Amino acid sequence: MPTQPTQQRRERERADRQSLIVRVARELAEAEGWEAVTTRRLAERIEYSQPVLYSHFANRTAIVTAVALEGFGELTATLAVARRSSTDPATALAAVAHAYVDFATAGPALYEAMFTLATDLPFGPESAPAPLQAAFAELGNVLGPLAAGRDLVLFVEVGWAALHGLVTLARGGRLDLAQQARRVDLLVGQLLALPALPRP
Amino acid sequence: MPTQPTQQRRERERADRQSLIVRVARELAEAEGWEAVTTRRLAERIEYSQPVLYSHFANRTAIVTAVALEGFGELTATLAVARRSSTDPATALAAVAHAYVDFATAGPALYEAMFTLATDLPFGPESAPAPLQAAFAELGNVLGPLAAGRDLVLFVEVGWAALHGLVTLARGGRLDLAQQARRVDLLVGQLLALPALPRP
DNA sequence: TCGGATATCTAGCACTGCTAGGATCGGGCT
DNA sequence: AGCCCGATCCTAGCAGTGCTAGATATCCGA
Repeated sequence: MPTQPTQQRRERERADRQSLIVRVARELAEAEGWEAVTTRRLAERIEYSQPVLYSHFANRTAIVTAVALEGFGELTATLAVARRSSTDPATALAAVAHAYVDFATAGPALYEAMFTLATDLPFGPESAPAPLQAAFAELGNVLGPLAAGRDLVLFVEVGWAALHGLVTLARGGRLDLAQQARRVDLLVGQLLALPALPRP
Repeated sequence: MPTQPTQQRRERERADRQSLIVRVARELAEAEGWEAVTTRRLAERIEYSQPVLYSHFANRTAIVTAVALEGFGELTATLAVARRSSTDPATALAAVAHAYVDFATAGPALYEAMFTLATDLPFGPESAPAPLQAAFAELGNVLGPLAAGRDLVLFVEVGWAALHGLVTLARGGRLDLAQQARRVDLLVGQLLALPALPRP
């Protein structure tokens, strides 16, 4: 038997409302910080009552996670564009590194949702959701040609961590934002350098 | 006129109680996480009522900040010991890097207070409190001999950020802890390598 | 022993995430 | 056409949060 058209309409409206919740949560977080994204304020902005939120998401954290997942998709796309901006591996790395930091700076709340909050996302190489694995793979794509004998996974992780550290320290006011581009350049230079021979 | 002995005793008791608050807050955070450090639980453990906390600290954040300041002192001492473990700059750097990561892993809540929470601490090169500047200077001490023409401040900041990134990603489950030592070794190798010539 | 300052607690406010129970509304069947 | 049932939604409330005003107790010095 075919699905009823009214049921189709309801499901569509439901999906619309779900994405509305995610969009409003993200906007509110970007405007006033995640601590301002309370279930009451969120409910008010979507013009529904609080319990409606819980018919879409298990809890507040699940909403943050939904925003984070959106972010992983966008980050992957952004990094892919930067990587393809040059065929020279070194130049491509520089472009990707700057793109990563710029992405985090442009949407601090989004980046926070992805990497600081939303700790319920599985991060293992097997269990992580696809958008997250894709973002990580994009870093591997640009660092792979430069690994030069180093363990690629570890190399990617260290490069990622360095970028992540620059981002988080800058966001908390620990680092002066004006110098951030120079730091990225310095980091890229270090990643391009051939590793010193391991000491015996 | 000399200060009254009873007044001296009271001030001493007050100071004792203040350090008791900080110690209990730290223990509770390390045992159950910072979100479990509520003013009620804290008051209960020190066997006083809630308002007593506010006669010592302006708000909850100030308590976190006090714990963080303790941490900066301890981190500085830990890094100094590691740095003096070898006269070879490269070996000293490796020792300091591992000491940094081990410090964060041993006391995750303490590290979190220092670098993730407690955002009310001024971090500028002038305004930052002394223990914080000392910790930063310790990194400069070990990286200075290796700067080799690079901007020392930027070099230190990038090295610090890389370590900080490894720590925070590992704490959130983003990185496998078992490989952390190898990542630190890889990072140290990259920091020791001479930088590639800047592209024209 | 008493007065007064000092120290402390009780009770409460406005807010948080989350949920149980009742009201309301609309579609499908007789 | 009329009814009924199921889905949808909201009101009201719970336990907990950071923080504070006002009342209470305590202790010291005269």
